[in-house]
Order: sequence, then C-alpha cells, then structure tokens
Amino acid sequence: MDVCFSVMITSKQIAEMAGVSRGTVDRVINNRGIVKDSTRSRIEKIIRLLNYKPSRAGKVLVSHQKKIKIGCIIIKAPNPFYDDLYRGIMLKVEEYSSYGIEVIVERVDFFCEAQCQAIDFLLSQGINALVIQPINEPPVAEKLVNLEKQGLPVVTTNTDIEEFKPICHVGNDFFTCGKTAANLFDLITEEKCNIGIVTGFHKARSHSDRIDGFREYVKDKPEMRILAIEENLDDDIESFAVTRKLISLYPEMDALFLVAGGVYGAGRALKSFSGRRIKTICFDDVPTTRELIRDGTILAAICQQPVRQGTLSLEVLFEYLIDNKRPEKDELYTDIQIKLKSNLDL
Amino acid sequence: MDVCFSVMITSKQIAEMAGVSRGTVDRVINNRGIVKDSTRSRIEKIIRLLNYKPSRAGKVLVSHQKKIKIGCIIIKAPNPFYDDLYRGIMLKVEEYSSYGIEVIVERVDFFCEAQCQAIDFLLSQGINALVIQPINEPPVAEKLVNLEKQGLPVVTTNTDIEEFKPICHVGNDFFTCGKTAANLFDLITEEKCNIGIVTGFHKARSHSDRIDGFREYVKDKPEMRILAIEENLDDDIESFAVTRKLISLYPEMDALFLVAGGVYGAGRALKSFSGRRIKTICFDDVPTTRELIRDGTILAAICQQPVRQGTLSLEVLFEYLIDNKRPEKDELYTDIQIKLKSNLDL
DNA sequence: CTGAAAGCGCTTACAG
DNA sequence: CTGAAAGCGCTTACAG
Repeated sequence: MDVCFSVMITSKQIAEMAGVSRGTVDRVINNRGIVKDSTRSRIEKIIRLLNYKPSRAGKVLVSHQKKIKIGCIIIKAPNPFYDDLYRGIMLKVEEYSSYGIEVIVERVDFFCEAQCQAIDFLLSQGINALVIQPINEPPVAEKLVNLEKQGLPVVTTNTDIEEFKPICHVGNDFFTCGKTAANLFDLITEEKCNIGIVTGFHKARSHSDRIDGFREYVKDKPEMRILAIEENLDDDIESFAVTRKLISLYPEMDALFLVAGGVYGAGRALKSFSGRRIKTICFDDVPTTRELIRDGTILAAICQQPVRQGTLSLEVLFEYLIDNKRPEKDELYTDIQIKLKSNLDL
Repeated sequence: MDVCFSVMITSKQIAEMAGVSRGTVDRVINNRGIVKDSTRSRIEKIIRLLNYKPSRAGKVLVSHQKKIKIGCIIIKAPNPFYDDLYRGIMLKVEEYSSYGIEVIVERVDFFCEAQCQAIDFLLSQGINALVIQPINEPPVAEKLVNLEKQGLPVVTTNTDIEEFKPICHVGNDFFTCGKTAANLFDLITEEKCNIGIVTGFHKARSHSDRIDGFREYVKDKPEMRILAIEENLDDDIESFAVTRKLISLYPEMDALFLVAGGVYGAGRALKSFSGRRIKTICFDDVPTTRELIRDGTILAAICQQPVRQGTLSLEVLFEYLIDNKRPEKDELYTDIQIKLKSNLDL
C-alpha cells in the first residue's frame, strides 16, 4: 500500500524555525528588499526542506488591496462559435470577481479601428492585464507592442497576430487539425478519394495552416487527390454557390473538406445533389453543424474547445498576476476533438 | 460594442448598507443562528440587488482553521492507465495543500479487503471527505454507506459501485463510448464489416456497457455483423491467444473491437497475421497502445480523460466542503475523445 | 538589514 | 436576536 500525505506549511512556521519575522521570509521568497546572506540561506534551506508553497488564498486576499483589473476583448460576430469563447471567459469572470479581481469584457466588431478603440478604453480604465482575440492588422499589433513595453501582460486567445509576441498564446494547433482531418478522410475512404476543399479566406492564416497540415498528410498518399480549393469568404450564401460549383464541375469528387465557416451553406449544397455521396468533414461544433451531423450530411467535425480557450486565457493571467508565474510554454494548445454523431451530445 | 464590468462586493459593504454587523450578514447567508425577520429580509434584498457572491479566498482562509482532510483511494495496478488518474489527483493535491487542505492519497491493490482496510485507515486519520475508485464488492459498498450515514461525503471516480449512491460519480459514459466505437467502425468500413470482439470480463459492468452501446448502434446496420465475443481477462498473454483464435477461426473477420485491457497482446496477435488486414479500434491512451497506433496496427483509440477524472473528483469535494455546494448532477462524465495517429501527441 | 502592525474577506466563539 | 474581536496566510508600508 502506497500512502502519500500532504500537509500545509505556512510562512509563519518558516519564520519561527528560522528565528526571523514573517516579513523577512517574504523578502526571501519574493526577492524584495535586501536580506543578509546568512539569514537568506538559512531561510531558503528550510523552505526547500519543507517544500513550502505559499498559500494561494492568502495571496489572493492581499491582491484585493491592489484592485487588480483584467481587460478582455473578443470579436462580436453572428457566428455562435464566438459565443462559446465568450462563455468560457465569463465562467472565469464570475469566479475571479468573487476573488476580488475585476474583469472588463468587451465584445467588439470585426474592425481594426473598433479593436484599437477598445484597447484604449480598457487602458483608460486602468487594467493590469489583457486577453485579446486579435484582428491580424498592424495597428492592433502596434498597440499591443506598446502595452507590453509598459509591462502590461497580454495573452492572445483563439487567433494569433503577427508582429507581436504575447506572454502566451492560447489556441489551437491549426496545422495538426488539418492533418487530423486528412487522417480521418484516409480512414473513411480507405485511402482513395478525390477531395474538394472549401476554405474561408486564402489569406487567413488559421485557414491556410489547416490546408497545409492537410497537404502534409496526403503528400505520401497518391490516391488521396485534391481536386480544387475554393474560397467562400466564411459566408453561407457564397459557400452554397462554390460548393455546388465544385460538385458539378467534378463528377469524381467523393470527399469534401470544409476548412472554415459557411458549413451550413455547404451542407445545403450537398443536400441539393441527392444522387451524389460525398463524404464531408468540417470544423467546429455549432448548432447548424450539429444538425448536419445528426442527419448524416456531415460525418465528423473537428473541434477546438473554444470554451476551454476562454477559461485558459484568464487562468494564465491569474497565475501571472497572483503568483508571478509565466506559463511554461508560450503556446498553449487545446485538444483536437473529433465529434461524430454518437459522441456529439455530452 | 458590448461591455461587461464585474466588480467585487464584500460582506462588509453589505453589512454597512444594511446597518448591521458582518456577523449578522454571515448568519443570513449561511443560515446559521436566528435573525429577526425584518433584518433578514433587508439583508437578503441587498444581497440580491448587488448579486453578492462571497469571496472564495476568504472562505478558504477560514477553512484552514478547521483542518480539513480529504482521503483518496485509488487502485494500484501495473496498468499505466491508473497512473493518469493518479496524476490528475496529485495535481489537485498540490494545489489544495497550498490552500491548507490536507489530502491523503492511498494506492491499494485490487482486493476487496485491502480497500476496506484503506477506508478504515483514512477514517482513523480523521478525514472529512473521500474520493474512491471502488472495487465493486458488497463489503466496500457497506463501508461507504456507513460513511455517508455519518455525513461524510463520498465521490466515486472512474468506476462505479452497486448498492451505494455517492454524492457524485465522476467517470465516463461507457455506453456512449461503445456507440462511438461502432460509429467509427461504420465510417471506416463503409457500413460493411465482420467484427470480432475481445472484452476483458463479461461480468465487468464497464466492459459490458461498452458492448451494449456498440450493439445499440449496429442493431440497425444489417451489414455490420458481430462474429464472436471473447474474454481476455485484461491479460496480454490471454489476449494474444484469444485474438489469434478469433482471426484463425473467422477468415471473413475484417474488424476487431478491443473493449478493455490486453491491447498490447491483441496487437501482437494482429501483427502475427501479416496477410490479413483487420481494422482495429480500442480504448484508452497508454504507451503500448500509442505505439500500435503509430505503426498502424490500431487505427483509433477512444479515450476517457483519466487525468481530468482525478482533478474533477477533488474539485467536487472542494466545492462541497468550502462552498457547501453539491454538484449539479450526480454523474459527471468526462469527454469521449477519439485519437488517431495525427492527433495523438498533444 | 529586520521587525511589528495593519489589513485583505470571511467565520468563529464569546459577550451581551 | 445582534455586535465586537480574533484569526486564517499573506503582503505592505512604516519604523528602527
């Protein structure tokens, strides 16, 4: 029988053992102020010996005297995917507000200027840290670079931005997502398929990364052929049109890879060709997609845990502000989940 | 632009506004002691108005005066799956010990008596709550029933036990797991397959639930045929033997469903028939299985997030002890994850 | 270079 | 029925 006990040590105990005050122990632990070398090493030895870890609760309580504020900026758009990210953030907002940490959440339109304004507004509110789902434009990057210069930690969530390095990016490994999609096509078509691809924007990195990952996988599979790639601008009407075009143009097409938005429109297009059987895989779990999976139009969705992305982003900043700890990696990826009809509802 | 502010309210503020002491506010919030009806309703109104939520940090700090102890009993066995559950538990143990909550973790052999002894030991240590991965035997159930009678909350994790109702069971929906396996076979075999099944124990509920879920899915698919079900007693050597037997006995077998342990043994059997191509799906992500997925012997593993099961179990008890809050559901299921070669390493 | 005191938000005896 | 005080573990001025 293996037993493991965990007992709590407090800074008071450390202080008593070292024959000093708690203030001095604090100075050693957090490297503030000057401590005589001999006392410092005596205290450090005891800390190591007892594996002392300061109480989170105590720290949080003190932090309340500092009136910590965290700002969040996420994109406002009719896509219910964004609601999940928002939900994840709000879960933590509630928790943290009970910890005495104020959070200000802004949902802004998909415009560069709107996002810049939101940043300025949050600054005027005196935030100490920022979570942002950034629009990939130079003016936004510039503002973020300035924030970090002022020592204000920034976490980017869900999407990345060039020309700026946050303390941590929380998101999804788009390349591996694309590879996973190809892996799944491989299995469900027994390595032989003629694939049509409908992407959102050629220029959107998240979309092109998924396609790159997909290509990486199929490059060793001569019988998995990519017929064509079309753009749907993440728009359902456009998606309907280009998907129909692909299906008519390529009678041999038996697989459809939906890289981005417009899944509903593509689904409608698929249904309008009732004679054709086209195996389809898409990304992200939104209500209209669920419906298409249930009725068999789409076989699988590859999902990225948007709720988790929201909560994780705030957790990173919490650790940074309260425990003064940077995340271990500068990229934190959520799981790549494959959802079929059977494991859709959980 | 939508903005959402979250500001913290304290019991001190409530007290001031209601013109009472913090003690009285506490009495109202936690229903302890008697409060004059008029003061109570005045305080309650303010609490509702400001949406007051007591500070977690404050509560945790107070709880330290009560010396809370949580006991954990998990099964000790050479299966690395159990190490993941242990790891999940240890993650929270570290966190909670910094909160002043003591946790005692015991890993005990897969024997009814060993588990009963472990329960007695933890009781003698004065635990206030228990997490257990129970062995499904009446003596264990009896002990657990007694604990709950004494008001000691119990959470079962990973596996269930009959004749005892915990405040919450954290685990996996085995039935839906089985359905998902069948769904995946459906996709990768284009609805036509002759399936051999190798289970662990016919009597183990988790194993038979998976098979029931599987059957539920294939019952509408006349071309997905189950050829036979064999037991491998979760043992690799036995697994090797029965898998070989199935493959030789059924030349038409082109799919293999591995329901429980012994995946490595079954993998070796598959490799020994190099001429046959048998599509194989199994459960759980352990090192030997990863190897078989990488080399293509196994196409997919359906996984149950054992680490998450460990952390979640302790989180439930934490909420119960600190916030006096029961979990919303009495069954908390972790996600059903499908892992292929491409999304195995994350 | 170091210590004593006050305070973060909550609950727990105790006093009235 | 209600209030004042002490204390949980930590950090922050302030004093020496």
